[in-house]
Amino acid sequence: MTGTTPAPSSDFAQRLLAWGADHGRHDLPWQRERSLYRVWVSEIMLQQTQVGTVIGYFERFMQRFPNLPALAAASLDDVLALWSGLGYYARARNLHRTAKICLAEHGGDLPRTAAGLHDLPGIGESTANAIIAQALDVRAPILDGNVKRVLARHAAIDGWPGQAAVLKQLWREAEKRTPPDRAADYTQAIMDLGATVCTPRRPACMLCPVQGDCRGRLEGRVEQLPGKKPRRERPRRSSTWLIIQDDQYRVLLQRRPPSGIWGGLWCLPEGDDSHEISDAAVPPPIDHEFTHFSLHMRFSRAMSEATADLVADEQSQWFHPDEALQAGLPRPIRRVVEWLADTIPQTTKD
DNA sequence: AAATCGTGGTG
DNA sequence: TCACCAAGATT
Repeated sequence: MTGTTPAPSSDFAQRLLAWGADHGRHDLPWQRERSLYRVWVSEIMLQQTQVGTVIGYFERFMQRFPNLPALAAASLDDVLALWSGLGYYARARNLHRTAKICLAEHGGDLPRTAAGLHDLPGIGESTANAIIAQALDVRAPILDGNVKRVLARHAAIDGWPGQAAVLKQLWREAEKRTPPDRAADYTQAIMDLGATVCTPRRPACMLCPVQGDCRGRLEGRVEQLPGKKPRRERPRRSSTWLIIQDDQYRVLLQRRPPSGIWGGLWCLPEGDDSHEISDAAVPPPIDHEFTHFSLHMRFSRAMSEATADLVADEQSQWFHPDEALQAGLPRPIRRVVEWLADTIPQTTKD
């Protein structure tokens, strides 16, 4: 073979498959008892989320919603409760919508084709392909963050994958290299390689089964690939959140609108300092970091009489702190409610 | 095309 | 501490 001839894509796949058999992950919860339903839920949970974070959520979700009809029959509140803390809550809303659609239009089953899956809320091209590859062992290229990194390095593709032209090249590589058989094993192997060897920083190239013809490595710029997203500075915002409790220490929570940040979750009402009329203790402020902004959260006490408009809101509800902890709360609000639960006087707790 | 949408791990 | 980023989709 000459130095300018690229290795056959089948060889790339064969080396990954061999590596994956020895070093890949084979005992993840969604790899056991593989069904379309379980693989779908896992793929949605894993979007922009690391494996270690997902495992516990996945197990609890499957316990509560063991199949698609069970999920479709649930309330959105119940689904969000199990998603609470996992983030990107549109995923949970779309999961629920999709379950209902499948029950109404597909006899309670997920479609068994990539196109059919892609039509459903929350399932993009890569996720649709990942589902049929993993659950049905059907050949379908994927392009998640791990694969983008592996391919951008191995093929030395410059530029940030957020750019359409770069993404197109990566898809072409993904398509070209995906082998005709062993779709599930190959998909798992290339993701595992990206997660454990071809890592964003300090990749372990010496352990890599495709290091020999990795163009990024041969050109000495593995860590420069793929190109980084242009960085913008994160705005800092601050807001005040009202703690309104009744004489039983129940706290008033409001369901947030169905879209936007923390959509559909239960939150403290947002207020301002004008509502502050009680000198009861408040929890310490929380600095919460989102991807695109930082939020400084202050808390103040308000009496229900002074906030009749909030109490009367249809989207408002009183919760005992222990009940609230079972609901769909954003992470920082959960911390506040835990603080409230801990500050209830002993005499009222039995 | 560029913004939006969470949270936790990591160096 | 802080930037980066993870089994991305949607608008």
